Amino acid sequence: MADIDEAISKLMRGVQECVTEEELRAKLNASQKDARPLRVKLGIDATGPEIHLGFAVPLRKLKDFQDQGHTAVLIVGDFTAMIGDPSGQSKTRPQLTREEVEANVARYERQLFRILDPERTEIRYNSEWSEALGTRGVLELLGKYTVSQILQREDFSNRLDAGDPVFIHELLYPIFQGYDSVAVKADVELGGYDQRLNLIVGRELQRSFDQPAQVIMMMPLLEGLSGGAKMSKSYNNYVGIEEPPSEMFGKLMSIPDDLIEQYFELAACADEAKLRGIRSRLQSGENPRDLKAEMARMVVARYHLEDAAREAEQTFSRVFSEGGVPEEMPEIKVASGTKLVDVIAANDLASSKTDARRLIKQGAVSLDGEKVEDIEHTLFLDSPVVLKVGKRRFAKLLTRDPKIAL
RNA sequence: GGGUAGGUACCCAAGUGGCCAAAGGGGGCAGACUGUAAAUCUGCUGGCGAAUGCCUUCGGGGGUUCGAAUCCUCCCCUGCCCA
Repeated sequence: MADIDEAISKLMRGVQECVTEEELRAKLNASQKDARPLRVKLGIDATGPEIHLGFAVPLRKLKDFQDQGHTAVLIVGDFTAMIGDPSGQSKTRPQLTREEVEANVARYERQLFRILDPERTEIRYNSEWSEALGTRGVLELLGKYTVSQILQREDFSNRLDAGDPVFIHELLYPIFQGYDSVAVKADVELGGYDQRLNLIVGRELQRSFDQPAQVIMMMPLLEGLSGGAKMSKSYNNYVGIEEPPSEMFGKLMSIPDDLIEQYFELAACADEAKLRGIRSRLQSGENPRDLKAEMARMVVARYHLEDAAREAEQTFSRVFSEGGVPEEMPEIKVASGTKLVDVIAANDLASSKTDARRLIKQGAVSLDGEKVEDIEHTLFLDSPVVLKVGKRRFAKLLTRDPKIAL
């Protein structure tokens, strides 16, 4: 049974909490004996089309299971997305339309398979069984859980205490998510630590449907780029796994120093030895910037190529440390006589012309390194010019009309 | 069903007839400083305009008034208490 021990230690690596390890062992044993892969569930809330580094944490754990021959069962929460997961939320989430959910799901798969093995992956939509429940089925399901069980959740009770509205459909979210486990007969369910109650509901519902309860494994939450809150689309503090290398690198460099270790562990997947090294280097007073760069390089290399990571780093140091410009940037063709503010606003370098004027007034706009002072600045280009707006937004301006006499 | 307190910009929140595009805080953006970060300081933070200016915005619709976030009226929504 030595290989089971090894399997477990691999699977338990980086897990914040597992309920329970003994059950996991039993399931692994049974799986081996009957040559039946475990069904490992992970839910996706398709409220946005992008997978970010935070969600990649449980996804990678799922891959660990796949590597041992088990089946990944991904639940696209197209039904529950219409409720909106209230986990950790301080307010009611907007409900998505069917069309929005479908559009998001379409973009998901390609991203998933950057991490997962498609051969051992099953993707299911929870509308498949949730909608089939019917009113009668829903009532039966709801009869298995009590209000106070659900209200144990801190986010609900906080909102209640604060006098904020909590809608009934929100209370049902954990139950529907738990029912997914019943529907797909999950052996194991993964999730972030904030999913704890939802995962436990799954266990209990399976029991009441006379199924063996799933083992649940919770992964630590990766903090967002500015620290504090967890990485999440709704806080816009995330790095998408499909972002271009230099974008990724830049975002990763902007994290506060005290997240360095966490990012090494959860985003760059450094092993224990590496982490020890990082800790001692931090203590020894090594410039945290260099450690961050190392972390960023590791992360970029994970989702792109090694070369791309190196290149991203070079671009970064050229742009920031040396005040230079990146090698590649979007090109914008402008006709002579166009106002600079129009160019800025029309190309998303600022949110409006008024905003563009504000930026110019603040000295945030330059052309080929020359600060622009005049908010009325009009462009007459005879050669390409590099436009810089703020710290990180660049564009190359080209003439639209081939020859313009001065 | 009755009572009562509310609905203000990205969020919280002040404002109860003109001085309100709307205090303050948070967040965000920009500048300085740095290590690119944090902290700190400064500025900006509805849109269009070069600008005196104009347009849109205080839950929604009507109305009163020279003038409404503020008053009246109807409607919608939320909290709390009672039933």
